[in-house]
Amino acid sequence: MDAAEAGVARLRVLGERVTPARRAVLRVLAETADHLCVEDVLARADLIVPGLHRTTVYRAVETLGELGLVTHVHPAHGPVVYHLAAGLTGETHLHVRCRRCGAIQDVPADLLDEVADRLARTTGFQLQPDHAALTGVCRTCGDRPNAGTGAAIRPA
Amino acid sequence: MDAAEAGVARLRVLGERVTPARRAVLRVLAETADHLCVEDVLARADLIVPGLHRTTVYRAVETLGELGLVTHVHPAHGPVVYHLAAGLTGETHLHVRCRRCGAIQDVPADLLDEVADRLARTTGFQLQPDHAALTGVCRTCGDRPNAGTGAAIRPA
DNA sequence: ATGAGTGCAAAGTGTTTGCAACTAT
DNA sequence: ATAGTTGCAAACACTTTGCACTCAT
Repeated sequence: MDAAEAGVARLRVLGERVTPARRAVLRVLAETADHLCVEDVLARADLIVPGLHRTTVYRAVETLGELGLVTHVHPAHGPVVYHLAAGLTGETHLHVRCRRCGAIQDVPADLLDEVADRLARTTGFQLQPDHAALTGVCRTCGDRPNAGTGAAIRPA
Repeated sequence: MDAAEAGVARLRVLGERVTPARRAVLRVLAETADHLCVEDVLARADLIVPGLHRTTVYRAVETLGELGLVTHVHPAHGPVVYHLAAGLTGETHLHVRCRRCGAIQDVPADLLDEVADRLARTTGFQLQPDHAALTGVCRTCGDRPNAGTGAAIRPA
């Protein structure tokens, strides 16, 4: 059983409705390791469920999110991106986003563990390290210092 | 000489124009320790320069940003927020944002130093830790677990 | 005087909402 | 049968852009 099927099964267990739209969103997210924004999900899911509406995708990812099947990340710029939750993929990671090229990269899940500890002890703030991307400049863009001319996706 | 004046002086040195709008934006940012969004800056700057236009504030913070006088932070939700750059205030910090109440809190500038080091060594990614807020739940909101009912500014 | 800055209107993203029609249970 | 989902249109929040006018230099 692949991750999409597992998601559908989970919907059933939870007594939630299994609709073509939700199936399609799960399948799309299961078929890629990338982080997709609603627009991306729509483009791919529309191939499975032609005529699928953008609003429906927004609502599907929201519901699936509340049910713990899908996770979203806020990059510093541009639309929120989604992927399957760790419960379905068995994999966790954090995110960094390049200010120059806009690419989102996965980084080890434990990267901020110490920081989270320190924050909790000193300020009582409970860090959720995977919810927002860290930002900076990726190796590729950093290697050509005079970059930013033309190739950028969503510069910041 | 306060920070706003210092900013104006810096504009002169750089051969940039000193306009009422830019002056007002600098003054507003100098007069608070908070992080203000364009709307906030406009509301306060409009008291100094009545009729000031929202677009002008957007352009002022952009220019002042490019000149290194103003810094901006991307919270996970809502509008970008601005404050005077470290060069003018002599103070640096990072930001964390509460998912429940939306409040932005300052945290020590060196919080992510080790993480930045590790990232640079392992992936070549150059972290800019102050550019995006970390997210989680603040002490106040964490202390009342059944929160989220009514008081939230911009929940996430 | 001249070029940078401003105001305004308009458009551009990304996202949410209200409501009638539909469908999974 | 009926409550939850969907499609659509419209609104929303935030930001950018084009253009004519003004003002700091």
